[in-house]
Amino acid sequence: MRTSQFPLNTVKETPADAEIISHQLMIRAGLVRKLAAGLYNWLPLGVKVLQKVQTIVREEMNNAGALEVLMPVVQPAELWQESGRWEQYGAELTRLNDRHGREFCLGPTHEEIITELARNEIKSYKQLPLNYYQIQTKFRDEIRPRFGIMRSREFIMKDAYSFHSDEESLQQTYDRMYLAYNNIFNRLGLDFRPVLADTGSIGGNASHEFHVLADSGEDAIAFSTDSQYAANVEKAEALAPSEPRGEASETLQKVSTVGQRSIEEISNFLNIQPQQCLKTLLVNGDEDNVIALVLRGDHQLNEIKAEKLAGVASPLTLASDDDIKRIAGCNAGYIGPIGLDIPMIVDRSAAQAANFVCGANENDQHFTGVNWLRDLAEADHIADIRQVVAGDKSPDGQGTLTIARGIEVGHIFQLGTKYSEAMKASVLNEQGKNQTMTMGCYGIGITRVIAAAIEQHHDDKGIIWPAALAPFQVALLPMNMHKSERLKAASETLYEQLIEAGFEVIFDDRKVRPGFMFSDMELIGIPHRIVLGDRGLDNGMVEYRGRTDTENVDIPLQDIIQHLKDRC
RNA sequence: CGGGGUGUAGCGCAGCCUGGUAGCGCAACUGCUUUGGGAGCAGUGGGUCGGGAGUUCGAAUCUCUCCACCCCGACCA
Repeated sequence: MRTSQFPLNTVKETPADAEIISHQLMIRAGLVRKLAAGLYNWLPLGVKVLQKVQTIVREEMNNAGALEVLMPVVQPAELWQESGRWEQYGAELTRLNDRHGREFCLGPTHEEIITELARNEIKSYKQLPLNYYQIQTKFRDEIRPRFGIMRSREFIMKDAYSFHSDEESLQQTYDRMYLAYNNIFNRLGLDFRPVLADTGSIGGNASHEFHVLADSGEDAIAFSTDSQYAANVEKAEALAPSEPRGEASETLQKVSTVGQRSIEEISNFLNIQPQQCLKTLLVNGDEDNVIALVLRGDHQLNEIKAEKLAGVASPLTLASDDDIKRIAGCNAGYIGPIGLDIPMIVDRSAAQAANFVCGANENDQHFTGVNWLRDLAEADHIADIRQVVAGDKSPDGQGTLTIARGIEVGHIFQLGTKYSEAMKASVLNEQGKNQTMTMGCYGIGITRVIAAAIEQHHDDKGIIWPAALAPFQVALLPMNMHKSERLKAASETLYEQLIEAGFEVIFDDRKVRPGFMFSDMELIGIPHRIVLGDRGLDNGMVEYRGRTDTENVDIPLQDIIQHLKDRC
């Protein structure tokens, strides 16, 4: 492609409404343009990247035995009524009527449609298993679309649905999809983790989310240094400390801590580590009472874990200041477990603490050298209520946990019979009896993958495409070609040769200054750059520079194609 | 939906408080010069100041109202 025929539409200034780096770069590099909230036009350069992703996904899905289908975006209400989701789904499901007043919706997903298709097309167990997939536009009227392509209302998704006569077959396909997803994200050149996911209300046996690791990710993920264990931080279990509790060597003392309220202030004031403190949080119980939660000073409460415990109100809410004063006799900041006469849930780590510091239930007073059993009753309700932190033991007993942020780009799920039962999708089994099919579903956010890739691969100059995603592999930049016939001839020849050799080349034949070309090509993230200049041609040389290189390398003109082949 | 904020040229912004000729930078277009890291000079075009209503002799500016968009919370690929 020539830039004279393939406009790059780059912009120098960062758009004001783009918050995260991928959104800014996708607009600056001319991949997308916003049409309305959560709706984007894809420009030619963006479409090239989209197609790269789609091609890889298609190849791996086909390799895994899945069959491509294509289902409508507009879906009849009847099917959603059959599955019960017409009522369940809220405003996120966009509903509309046709000219006859019949009800339809814009598909946020396609379980209903595929189940309808399968129950008509699949009659016998002999046809199973079967795995259908499509690459199709979805529409979800998100409460708050944000982060550009990352969470838009309209987006492109690869969704697959498998049908089986038994659980074993489902597990086989699930495992195959798990592998295919690993292949896909590996080929895309992304640093990712398959993460154990909650099967939630839909049920089923297993579910994994695939997360691309990036600091801007919306989810925090804990994974083991030594094993395959990985889970959303919200779900990751914090094990009890393995080492025994320390000796009660210090004596109990009440100390004045005027004005020192937070754990940070207390530990600075007393010159101790935060983990030597215990903090006591008062939360509302589920029957108009108040419950104390005790955690180590360096740990954070995991609200999701806490609100699942019996007695704790869900959703979790903190006790009011009035209740705190009435029950503890002091302000928040000086609450402690000693002498508190309400139900108390103690975190596993806090229960192992010895010689700790805690509030004295008296303003401006703390206890030091506190020990369970000696100074207050041994905790009778110990539970896991904290957020895991980096360095914790992995719940599977192997290695320690590392915490990273992730962007969910894929999700595989054993659905079971939720839809097939509601919609009566059955086959005849070997006994000639009707049998409900078991289902799995497998999604990849195609458009989100692109944003995630940019979040993970960029620098201050722009995008750094992984090889598989780059819209062009090679940028061919002649310096002031319009002034030199010799340079023009050499550039045109090399351009032809590169195409002949199978490279996707962007040939910058614009009459612009060199710096302009460099900046554009770096912004749009082309992995390999060849610069041709009169100076180099005198010696039969061209310059090569990879996108992340800091130095140019002179390469003889006749060797450049081989040089590129070695690097691609 | 709750809370906060912004709408002025394609993009980024000033002007608004204190009403009186609509501005700056970038981009675009023309010409000349320049040409190895987003050039310089000169010139040109481009605006119902988000929409509507009101106050006023006069509204980008004050008032009311509607709309759009962005940010923080509950959802998800």
